[in-house]
Amino acid sequence: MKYWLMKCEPHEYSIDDLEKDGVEKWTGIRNYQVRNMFRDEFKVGDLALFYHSNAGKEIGVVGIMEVCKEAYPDPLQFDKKSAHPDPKSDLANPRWLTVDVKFIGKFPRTLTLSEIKSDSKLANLHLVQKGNRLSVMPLLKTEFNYLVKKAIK
DNA sequence: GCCAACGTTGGC
DNA sequence: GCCAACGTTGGC
Repeated sequence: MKYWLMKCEPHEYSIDDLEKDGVEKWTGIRNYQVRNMFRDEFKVGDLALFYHSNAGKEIGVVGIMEVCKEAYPDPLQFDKKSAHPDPKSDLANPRWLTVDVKFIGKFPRTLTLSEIKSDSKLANLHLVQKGNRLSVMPLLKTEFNYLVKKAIK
């Protein structure tokens, strides 16, 4: 079982939206590294932290979700009216994948990026390493547990 | 809105 | 395969 951190801009889709929806697909990934993680590493039962990016003062980790369906083609790549169409993707051989995630819980507060940055125990997180722009990244089990503990404290 | 740091594209 | 130009991410 693996652990992940997944970023989304809350004005596009937030933890509250996921709480309402229960289950939703994580669409719009147009980065090959993330696509490959979806394809090769994401398994049903994996846990992921929901991270709000580009959110002013509320940038940070906001809740927990669970992977509940493994990788399948992202329908938005074939939808010209969507925010993420890819005219070069082929129906017979889709370029981009999505996974389904299920709402597990929302933290009572946002564990902010600045808190994470100022915690020396978290200096190894991909999240705070220079130049990392991946919107989905793996976490160690210890990192996942530490972040959750810190968020609910 | 700015811009640093990446990733992608495409001509050669 | 190189690399310039362009696009994207995401914190500030």
